Amino acid sequence: MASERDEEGGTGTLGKAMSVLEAVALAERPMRFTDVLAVSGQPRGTLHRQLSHLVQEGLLELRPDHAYVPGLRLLKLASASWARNEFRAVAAPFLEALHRQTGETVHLGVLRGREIIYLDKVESRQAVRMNSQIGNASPAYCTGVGKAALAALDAEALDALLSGLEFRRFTPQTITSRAALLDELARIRLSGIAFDREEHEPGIRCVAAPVFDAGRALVAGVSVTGPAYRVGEVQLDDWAPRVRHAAGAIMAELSARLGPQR
Amino acid sequence: MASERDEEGGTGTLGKAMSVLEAVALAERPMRFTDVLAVSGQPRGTLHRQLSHLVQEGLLELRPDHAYVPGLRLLKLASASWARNEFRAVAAPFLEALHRQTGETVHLGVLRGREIIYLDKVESRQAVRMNSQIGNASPAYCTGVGKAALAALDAEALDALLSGLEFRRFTPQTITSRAALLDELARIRLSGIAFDREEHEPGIRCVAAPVFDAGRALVAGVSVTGPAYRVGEVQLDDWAPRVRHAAGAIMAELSARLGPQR
DNA sequence: AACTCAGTTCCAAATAATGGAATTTTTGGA
DNA sequence: TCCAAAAATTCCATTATTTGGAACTGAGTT
Repeated sequence: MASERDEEGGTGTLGKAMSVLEAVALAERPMRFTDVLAVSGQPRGTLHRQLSHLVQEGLLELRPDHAYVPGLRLLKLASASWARNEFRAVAAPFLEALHRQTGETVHLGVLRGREIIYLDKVESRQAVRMNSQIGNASPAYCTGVGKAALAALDAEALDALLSGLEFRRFTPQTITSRAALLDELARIRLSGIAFDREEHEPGIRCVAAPVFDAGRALVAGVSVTGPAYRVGEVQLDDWAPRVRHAAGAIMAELSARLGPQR
Repeated sequence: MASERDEEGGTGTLGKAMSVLEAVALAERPMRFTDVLAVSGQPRGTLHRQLSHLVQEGLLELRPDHAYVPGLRLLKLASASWARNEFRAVAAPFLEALHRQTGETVHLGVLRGREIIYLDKVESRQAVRMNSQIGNASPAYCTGVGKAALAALDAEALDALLSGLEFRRFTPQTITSRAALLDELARIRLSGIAFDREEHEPGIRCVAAPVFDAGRALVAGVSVTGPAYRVGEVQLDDWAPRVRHAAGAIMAELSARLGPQR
């Protein structure tokens, strides 16, 4: 039994709570009770209690005007998550080197499901702040790091991810078919380099290379990104070897630092 | 009834899950099952299921060597929490102005219970990265922003916070008695300025001013911080009016931007 | 081979979550 | 200011999930 019931948001009570939390936290604007009710599809009473619990736990905040906004406890947890991420720590010096070599923005992103989550970013100008990009998620199929990461997956895992994937067209260049994506991934596997020529955001180009570690079940990517007016084909080709080299160096350091054994 | 039962980690299943999550996420080093068992005080079976759920939800990650580490979903949630925080957004330009005026590190922290949670930080040198400080929590009674925030509380709220508060001595200058803290808060209320002369970390001094908004139930503080060798009494006194001014400007902007009404 | 310790699975009993409907509060229009 | 409609909150018998002691597995040791 229960063949088609369990799909997402499934871990008993916790799963439901998290799915409500995410709905509220990732919404563009503050949501009131009824807004949440509409997207959550849960009965009034149930949802109300779930929200109350989330508020009591400090994961959400209930403003005086009845709007639910993300709570501060999330920040506390995330700073730990970021500061203690070993992969990020290992990669950091290589990202900085890559930034010095290119002068453009460098990203580190890991694959999580069909999304890329940005773990780190090195950028020149701009005041020092938690970058809004860090922690952000983008679809894997239309970003440089995303495609690089997908190319590092084995056939089985890739197939699982791709089944049922819906392609959304972000720009005229976005890849919107499974066949085209598979072609692109084959090309990336051969060259070890993924390009993003304004496929996700108009005016933004990037070069990326895969970083993976089977032993740690880690699939990620590094990239150098810049505005199209500054970054032409020549520039992309010039950066490609440097990005590939950085990716290789990170992988080498990973196995050296975190043990070639276990 | 239920007089001494409910205290912390109390919101049914969610509360227990969060308390386990926090124990793992805020630990210094990765914890294995038995380590968590020791601190959580829960039965084996129960804890095992809770951890499994947290892993399934992506809040924790279970490494191949059986160590639990914070998961990536936390980052995703936190970036939303940070990016969408209206108070932070309103204060940001004033923090930057304060940084330009002083050349030293500027903090914005809000009071949550007995702790100060740092919401933002502006700092000069140092590569651009999510600052480890953001999202960090420190005890309120021994930090500049913390004392400033406490001074903005009314007698009743302050009393509730102080009852049962344990003073930990971080440095020889740390305030370690309720009476001394109340004296200090009275002084802060008069002058509108809180100093931290190496009370929390040796070699670190700071000037802070309270930022609060009764309508929004917001109690916070802004500060300028620097190393003792560069920051003497003269410097502190010189910055004090600027910090107080920035705090005032933030409060004014708050009521202007987010509505003088509700 | 026997032992130990860490991790995992099992299942009847206990507990917390559910959800439909009633109640209270807020909103905004007359 | 008052009233009606909408939104938010509370209630509680039913139902589903969590609980936790104990038994099991398996890797590493003596």
